Order: sequence, then C-alpha cells, then structure tokens
Amino acid sequence: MDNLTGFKRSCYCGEPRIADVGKTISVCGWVQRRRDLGSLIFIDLRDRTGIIQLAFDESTESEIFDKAFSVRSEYVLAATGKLRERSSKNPELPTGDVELDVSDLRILAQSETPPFEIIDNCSAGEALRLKHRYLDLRRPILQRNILLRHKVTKVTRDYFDENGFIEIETPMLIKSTPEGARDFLVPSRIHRGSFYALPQSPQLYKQLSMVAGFDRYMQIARCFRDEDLRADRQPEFTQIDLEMSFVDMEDVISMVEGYIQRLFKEVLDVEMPLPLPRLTYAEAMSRYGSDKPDTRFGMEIFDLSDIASGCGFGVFSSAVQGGGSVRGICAKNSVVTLSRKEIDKLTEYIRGIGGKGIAWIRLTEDGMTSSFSKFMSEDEMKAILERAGAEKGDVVLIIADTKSSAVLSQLGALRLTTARKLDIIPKDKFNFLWILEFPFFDWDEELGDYVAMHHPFTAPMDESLQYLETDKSKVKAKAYDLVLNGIELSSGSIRITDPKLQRRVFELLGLSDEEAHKKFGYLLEAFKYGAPPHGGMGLGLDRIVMQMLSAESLRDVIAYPKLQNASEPMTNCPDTVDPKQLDELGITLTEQN
RNA sequence: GGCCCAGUAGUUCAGUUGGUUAGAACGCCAGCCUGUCACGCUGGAGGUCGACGGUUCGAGCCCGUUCUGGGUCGCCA
Repeated sequence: MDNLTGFKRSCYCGEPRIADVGKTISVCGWVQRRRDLGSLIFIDLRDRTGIIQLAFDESTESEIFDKAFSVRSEYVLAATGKLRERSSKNPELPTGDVELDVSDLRILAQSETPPFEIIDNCSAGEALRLKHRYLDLRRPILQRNILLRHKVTKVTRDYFDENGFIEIETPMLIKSTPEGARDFLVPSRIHRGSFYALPQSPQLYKQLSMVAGFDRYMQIARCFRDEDLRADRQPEFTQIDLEMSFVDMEDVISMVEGYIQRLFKEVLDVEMPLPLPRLTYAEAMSRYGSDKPDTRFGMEIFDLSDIASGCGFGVFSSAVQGGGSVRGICAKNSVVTLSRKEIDKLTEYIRGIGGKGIAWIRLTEDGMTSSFSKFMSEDEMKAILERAGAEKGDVVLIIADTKSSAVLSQLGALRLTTARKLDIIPKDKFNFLWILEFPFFDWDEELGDYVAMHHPFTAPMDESLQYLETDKSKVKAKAYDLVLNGIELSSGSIRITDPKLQRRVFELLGLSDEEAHKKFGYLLEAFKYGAPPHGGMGLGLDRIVMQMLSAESLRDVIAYPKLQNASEPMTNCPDTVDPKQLDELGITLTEQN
C-alpha cells in the first residue's frame, strides 16, 4: 500500500474532457472495474462525479503495470498521468473521449470483494444494502439522490432567507405531549423517573418564536415518530418547518407556492405555473375518495345513488335507503380489459380494507358481463353505463354501503390500486394540489365523539365560529394541506392566538383546563403576553425529494435510513445497554410476555 | 396486532409429480489475450436449500411451528 506523500489531486474523475488532452492530471477514486487484456489493462476509476479510464500498456513502466494488474474492485487509487485522446471512444461516458496514460499509480487502500456489486441496477436486498450502507451509497444513483437532496436544502435556505425568514434551532429534548403519534422517550438521569421526548415536530416552539417576535421562522427540522414504518414513512424524518406572523391563509399559501416554484426551477429546471390548483376537502372526497388525491390520472368517482335507490338489486337499494350511497369508478385502458380474475383480486383487496365487495360491469368485444345485471332493468344498466361514460374495454367498479364515507374511502383506495394495476399513472408529472376547507372536527367511530382533525391550536374559520357549540359537523378549519401526486407533502394552519377561543376549543375537545395547562400551559402562558396572529406549515423534505426523483422508497433519499422493523443493521441499533446505564436512570426492565 | 409476498452459491434467481451427484447468470480465483469499456475465451472454487419438528423407503419440494426481509391495513392529532 502506498501513501499520499507528494501527491495532490488536480481534478475529479468525472471532469476531464477532450479539450484537456495533453494536460497532466491527478485523480483519486475507487476501482469500478478492471479490464485485463493481457499486455493492456484498463481501470475505471470512480468518484462522486463520475468515471475516468486509466490505461496501462507497453509504454507503462513495468512496476506500475504490475501494480495495475494487482488491483481489484473497490481498491482506492491515486493516479497521475497525461490525459490523451482514446483511440476508440465511449459515447456512454462524459469522459469517454479521453483516458489517463498513467505514470504514477498509488494503491491507497485495498478492498475485500464487496458483498454486492456497486452498480446502479443492483438487485441486492434492502437489509444487506443497509448493513453496508457505505457501499450502497457509493452507487452513482444514490450519490445523485443525496446530492439532489443537498441542493434542495440549499435552495430552501436561500429562498426563505431572501424572504426574511430566520433559521432557529429548536430543542430535540422536549416535553412529551402524548397526542397523535407515539413519542420517542429519552430518560433523564438527573431527574430520575422523568422523561424527555424527541419532537414529532417543532410546532409549539415555532409558535413561541412568533410570540418572541422573530416574525418569520424556518428550520430544516428533524422529527421523530414512534409508529410503524411504510415505504414513505420513517421513524425519523426531515421537515421544512416555517411560521409567519401577521398573516392569513393566503399569505402562507403564496409564500409556499413561491418556494415550490423556485425549488422545481432551480433543482430540476421544471416550470411550475402558479397558482397551484386547489380543491376543497369535500370536493376531494367526493371526486377522488381521498383528502390527498392523485390527480395525475382521471377515473373520478361518480354517484349512482339516484339510479340505485329503487332498483331491484337489494345491495344497492338498501345501501341508499339506509342513508348511504352507491358510487363507482370506470377503469379505462386502451390496451387490456381487467380480467375476471383481476376483479376478484380487487374484491379481495376491498374486503381486506373493511369493504363488503365490488359490483362490476365488464364491457368487452363480446358484449357486457356483470355481477348484478340480472337484478336490474335494461334502462337502469344503460343509465349506469352512461353515468360512468363506459365504452368497450372498460370495467365499471361499484361500491355500495349504508355509510357514504366508507363508499368514498374504499373507492379512493380502489381507484389507486386499479390505476397502478392498469399502469395508467404518468410518471413524469408533478401534480401539486392544495386541499382547503378541512372540517375542524373528525367523527371518531370508536369513541362515538368528535375529535380534533388537526392539532388543537388550529384556528376555526371565522364564519364557522358560530357553530362551534351547536353543530360540530359544520365547523371548518383554517387549515391547508399541500398534496403532490397523491402524497401528503405538508400541512399547515393559522393558529389560535385568542386565549378565550383556545379555551373554548379545548373544552369542545374534552380537554379540561387542568389538563390543557398541564400539557400546553407554557404556550397558554405565553399567549397572555401579546401573541401576534400567526400561521405556518411543515413540508416533508424527504417526500419532496422522493417525488422529485420518482424514488420508490424514502430509503432511496435518506442517507442512513431504518428497515421496516425500525432497526438499522449497520450499527445494530436499537440495542440493549449496560445494566449500569439503566441503573443510573432508575429503569428496571420487566420480562415481556 | 391483522393480511399478502419472498427466504436455495457472495448476489439475483430457476428447480417439473417427492426420486441418482441441487442448476443458471453475475461476482470471485487461475490461465490466455494490444483497444476494452457489462471486454472476450478456457478452466476452477463456492451450498447447513432460513431454523426446528412431522409425514415418507426417500423432502429444496408436502404438513406444522418459528425466525428474517419486503409490501400493506390498523396506527401516523
């Protein structure tokens, strides 16, 4: 092995071009591949910028040639030589016109054969890749992802700085407020038996920063939630958190829209026309069966209740008469019609999420088949097909239930599953969508009561204040969600700053004065001393980056993510600790049954 | 906690009705090769078929249990 003495890197591997031919350059990197042609050896040397070809032939000093022969994959090399034009060029590579005629080669580190190949379409399993994440991250595609993420955070800081926002670091060790998601708890040594929590978001601190008069706050904030993982959910994630004073909803919305436009222009060179589209919550639910609709494709939900209410099909008529509805979607695909088997699978899926089943109509070359036509008149079937806009090759999928909310949410899920199955979702679109006019309260089936749909500091809309005590279903919130391609990117609201109103809301949510004070007393206390009207947002940075890169999983845009079981196989965490540590904290572990 | 999918060579996978010595590709090792770039050619090494138990004359394959990974529902104010 060699050392670096007297060696100085002059450029990155991906930089040299034909115009640089004749220059003597020095590069460092990892061996992507060695091609040994006998008395001719090529080495592809890789760093984060790309690959350059090192060439060794009969003009190469024999000592250096032998060294090149001994090199293996992922060795770390430093090479100096004269850049020359290649006799046969490689159009696939930005540096494909040139190669380095090596006059000094140093092996800076050897490498064992890696457990998987360092290539972009590496198919090794996630667990293995995360166990050796430092190797996984060497893959050009992940390097690009992490670099793009860096660019996103840079543009984010630039934009908000230029708009007068101040970045404030809020604490990681905070008070646990067990609403919503589970907190990660951190035991205190000094205060035996007491616990800090890791923040689920910097919500209360940013509001306090408004009371403090910072006026515009932003932070690229790490957040923690101790809940089960998904492809788009990690226990620790990053939020672009912001808050503004003396603003209403439209001010926050246009500030965020400006940010989105700037971000997509600077990072991806994509023009994002403003204003971004908007839907009310009610409309999103009735047309897409979701409060975060993917509008990159149609397949909107239509209502068949009027046709179904008096029909001979008991499933339909009883659903409508029971206070529910009958609605459907029309699965269009120019290539194939959904098969019976595929419809059965969709039915299974619907049953899996609590539905009763799917009524369907298939229109093929051979005519119409349907699961329920024998119960219907010809006119009724015709009316349904007309409402669906169904043509040959289409399949109409219908769901009936005595609860319309169930019909809509099931159709919303069915719409997505079917679209994925038919592969009709365009991949190259960025469909942003604001969802507005959220209900203030949400009906909780289990509790049999209304609960807060957002956090309890969200302000009700001025015009719905009158219904607060009389009709909770009519109250709407000054809340706004930003959706991108069917993924909830961010959510925000104007906050309550009037202590009287806050007390009313707590009361309505079943939170006694005493409880409210125990949990949020410091905020209520602060609001006694002049709280400016304020509101803000939190945008999921990981999810934005994931969408920008069309990545399948958050793991592809987070440098060191966790597996589905929330563990991290490289460092083997979480892990047990020394009994002495537990002792200091006053913690006794009990047997688990 | 529920449901679905997958565990076979370092990696990704195939493996027929349960039947002789478990295969392929890539990777790895060795040899040959002067223009490769996913180099090519020749040869070679490499396996507790996730684990345990059962059925059977015989199990990678059938049954049961369990572990691991992925997806998803619940959950994520």
